[in-house]
Amino acid sequence: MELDERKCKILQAIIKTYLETGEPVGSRTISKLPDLNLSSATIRNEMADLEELGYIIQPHTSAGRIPSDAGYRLYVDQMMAEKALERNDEEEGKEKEHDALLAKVDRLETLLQQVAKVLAYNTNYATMVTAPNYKNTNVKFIQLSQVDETQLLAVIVVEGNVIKNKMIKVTEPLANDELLKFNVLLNSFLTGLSLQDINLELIQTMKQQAGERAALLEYIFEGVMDAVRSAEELEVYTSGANNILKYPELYDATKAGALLEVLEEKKALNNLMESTENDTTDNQYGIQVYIGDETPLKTTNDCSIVTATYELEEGVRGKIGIIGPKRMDYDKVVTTLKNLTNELDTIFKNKT
Amino acid sequence: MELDERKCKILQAIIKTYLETGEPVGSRTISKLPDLNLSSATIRNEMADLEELGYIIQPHTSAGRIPSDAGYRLYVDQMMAEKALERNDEEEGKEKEHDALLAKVDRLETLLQQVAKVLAYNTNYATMVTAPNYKNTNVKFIQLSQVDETQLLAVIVVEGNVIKNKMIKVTEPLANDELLKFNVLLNSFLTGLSLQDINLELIQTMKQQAGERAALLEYIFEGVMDAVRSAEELEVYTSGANNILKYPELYDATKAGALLEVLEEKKALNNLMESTENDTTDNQYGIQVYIGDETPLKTTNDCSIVTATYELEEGVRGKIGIIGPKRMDYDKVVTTLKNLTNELDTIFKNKT
DNA sequence: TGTTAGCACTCGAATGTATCGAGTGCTAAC
DNA sequence: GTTAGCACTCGATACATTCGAGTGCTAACA
Repeated sequence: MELDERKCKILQAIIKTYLETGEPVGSRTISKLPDLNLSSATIRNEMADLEELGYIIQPHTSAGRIPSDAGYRLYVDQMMAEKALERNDEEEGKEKEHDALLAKVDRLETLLQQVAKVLAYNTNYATMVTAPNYKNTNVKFIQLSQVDETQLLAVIVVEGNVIKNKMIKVTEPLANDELLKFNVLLNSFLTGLSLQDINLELIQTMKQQAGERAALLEYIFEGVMDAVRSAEELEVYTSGANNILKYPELYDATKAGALLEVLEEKKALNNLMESTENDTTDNQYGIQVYIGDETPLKTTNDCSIVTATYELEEGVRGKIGIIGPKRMDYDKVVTTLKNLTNELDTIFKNKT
Repeated sequence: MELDERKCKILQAIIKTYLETGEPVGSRTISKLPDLNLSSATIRNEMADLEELGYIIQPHTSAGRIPSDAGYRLYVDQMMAEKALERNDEEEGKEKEHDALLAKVDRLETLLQQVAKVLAYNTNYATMVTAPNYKNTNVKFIQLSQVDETQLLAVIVVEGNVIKNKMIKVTEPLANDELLKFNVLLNSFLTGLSLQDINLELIQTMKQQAGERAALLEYIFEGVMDAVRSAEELEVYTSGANNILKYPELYDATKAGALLEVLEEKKALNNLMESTENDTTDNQYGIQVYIGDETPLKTTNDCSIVTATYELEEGVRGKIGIIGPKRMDYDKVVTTLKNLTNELDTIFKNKT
């Protein structure tokens, strides 16, 4: 049995109404739609076929049908295909105000937090935004300075203008020229290098150059390395966790609880986001839709995740994701994500 | 009618069993307790009195009694008074493992996040930890350096070793001696001052000293001020939001949703924590218990908040708080909070 | 005077029963 | 191939009944 056009239309109608109502849809409901003029009996026959094909499910005899994961998949794929065609007429206007809202935030972290918030507000789902990951954290600049008698401050700027710093305790203040010497040494040896490039050999050579202060240099160097490593912990910003409770199908102590836990566990969440494919070739915004079991979540298969990729600068990317019930307004979510990544792009471009 | 000792004991028994079971307690349940040997009828009489006094409530006729806010209040006050007496025998052992867990975290933010997590895990309530607030953010040290052709980096260390930084865009690189001059200028004018101390007059004098580079100085100065102001946004770390769903009395779309929103709204949360009294005189850890309406939460009066104050260094304090249902294991919560603040104290003391 | 046994009463929770209706599958006619 | 018709299913709803925990009150008792 193949999926002819009429079946396809019916399936689409079923899914659409289910997305709206959240309740199983019966044959009569579909037959009354102005779209296709068929009696409920005919629809019933087609529905039986669609069920056999695995696109819809009957929760129990004498109930309507609800989409299966496969059904959702088909629906989303079709939607995405359509969107790819009508790419030209980007909607504006509605989201305009956020432009203003977002543009004036200048710290990246607050901006991203804000993005998560706006997205949650617009979609009524839970959202998460990962900070862009600077894969190759090349050191760009190092500055060592004496803050007071016993404390040095190491400031390291790495590729992408990420600033890291670390206080280093010393037993006695360094002489001015010594500080200068260390600064020169650190900069000349480390600038341009990334974490992986820094090896024992390099450290040895550096220590040689430091002469009798080799021990101190090593100590300071350790501090610097600490700082460079530190912000490896990638940030994730979440918002709208309360939205989860708005959907009856997730409103359940274990399901909702598990989701909340996921949203809280930043590290796992980051992995989750990273584990989504990073494919910007097939569609402009790298939008990916994961339905039910396709989701990297093991704890529940009752929700869907949609992610988009934004680009801070060439090659430096982060992700925006929303997580909600399988019965999600995919269309709206995808458009909103597109608009938002669009806005982010323009903001970032104007910045540089 | 006064509250004699017997009434008091009965009230205590009612509250205790209610805390355990979560269901209205009847007279028979109490009469069967080995503590006081009274028939259910007598208990009933006393209960009627207690209700009249406002300490307990009857959800409906022919149901047992549950504590009112006033009842909880009395219970907590008594418990706190008892605890104040037996302050000596600090329990150890059980929490020992966290000592290890917490001690090896060296960044303050991760430590506090960890604290929130441990507390949530131990108590099964939602938790929040505010970063210590450095009331007087005196500038301690300023360093301006040239990162590349068009970017300056301003690093400011304020009291309490909080480091703030900001990239400043310039059109052309500054000469070395010019940079030095700015550094000296900024340091000599601003060190020791706090945000409030910096006024227009000061800026004028500074500009005069800058001579023909006054415009540039002002521009840079703005950047520096930006950075100083920036981290005014105090951080709050939360954990265990999912625990909220574990209590039937809060398990309700609107109530739980509202709480989740509160936990997410860091800024409001911080105010909430700050608004709690800061009184370390009456008990060692500044533990405060807010029950129902006493809570600063306007959205719901179905929960209680317990906060404790920890001290990073003399005068630099933050708060640890837990939020849960009114039917909360106050005893356990208070002990856990005490232990935790204790641990924090020792950790901080060893650090300095 | 305080305590207790006894009893009628209340009312939510639990259980059982009947009904309703949306929806189905199937058959036969168009 | 489509549709009308019909018997059938089964969750949801409504309603009645029962059950029992718990109460308040009264009267007897120490």
